[in-house]
Amino acid sequence: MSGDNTAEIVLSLDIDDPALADRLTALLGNVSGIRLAAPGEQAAATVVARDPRSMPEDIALTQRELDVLALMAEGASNKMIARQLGISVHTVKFHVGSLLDKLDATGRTDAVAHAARRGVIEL
Amino acid sequence: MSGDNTAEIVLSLDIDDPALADRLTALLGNVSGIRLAAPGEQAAATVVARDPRSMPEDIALTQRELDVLALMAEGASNKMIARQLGISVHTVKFHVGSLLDKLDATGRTDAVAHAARRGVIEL
DNA sequence: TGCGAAACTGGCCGGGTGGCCAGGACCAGG
DNA sequence: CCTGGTCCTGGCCACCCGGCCAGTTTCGCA
Repeated sequence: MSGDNTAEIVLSLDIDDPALADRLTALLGNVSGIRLAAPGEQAAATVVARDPRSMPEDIALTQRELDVLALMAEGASNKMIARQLGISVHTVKFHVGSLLDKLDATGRTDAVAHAARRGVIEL
Repeated sequence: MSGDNTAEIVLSLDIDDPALADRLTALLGNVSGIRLAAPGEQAAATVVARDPRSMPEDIALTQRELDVLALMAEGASNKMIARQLGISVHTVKFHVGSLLDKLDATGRTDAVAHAARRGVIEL
């Protein structure tokens, strides 16, 4: 190990809500063993809280659409997706079409990006 | 406000390193005003620390490749990228080809996914 | 019992994509 | 001076993609 195991753990904050950020700063600042990171300092861990108001609701995707979406995110072609799921290429295109609709995407790349942004899939 | 401002802040942990997770659990568990989330419980904030060993180094992309990559992530076609950057479609395909190489991707969708995973771009 | 939603399949086709070939211009370093 | 890297362009071509048309089955719900 390179670090003394009694060393302080450096934490950085990444909080949208200013009030919550203040409270956490005050609370964590007094904990021995923990130190808040200076601006730009490399931290061992980060406390994050994204504003929940910015994701109104998740989109209603069918199970099959989620299957197709997951494989799309892996870079699979329609043919590969078809083989993987044991269905025809036409059916894959059908589901991809629905996905493009529901995600307002202009193509599969855009669809994956939108889905990732909305937390529908994890990259 | 809907919450009492003296209420405990619920924190969840998402730490790769088991040793660090243990230390944080011990330290944060004794802080009044903060409570650690039960498994599956909705938390006000999350403490994250991704394993740094899993990202050895970032990939060397040229400026032009980054330009193309950013537009790809927006779902732009080669033609749209060409117009946007004021270059020919052939040149765009050239850069896309380099991107596929450097990111070990099999297609533009895969390239965007890989780039996002490695933090090269932000979705 | 009918009716819609979801899943699945087919054909067709214009345009997009990616791989291959070839070339030229510019600039820093050996 | 010559080599190598980056950026740029062109043509060619097989394949893929997405949108359009059409149809089937199965399921739950009214």
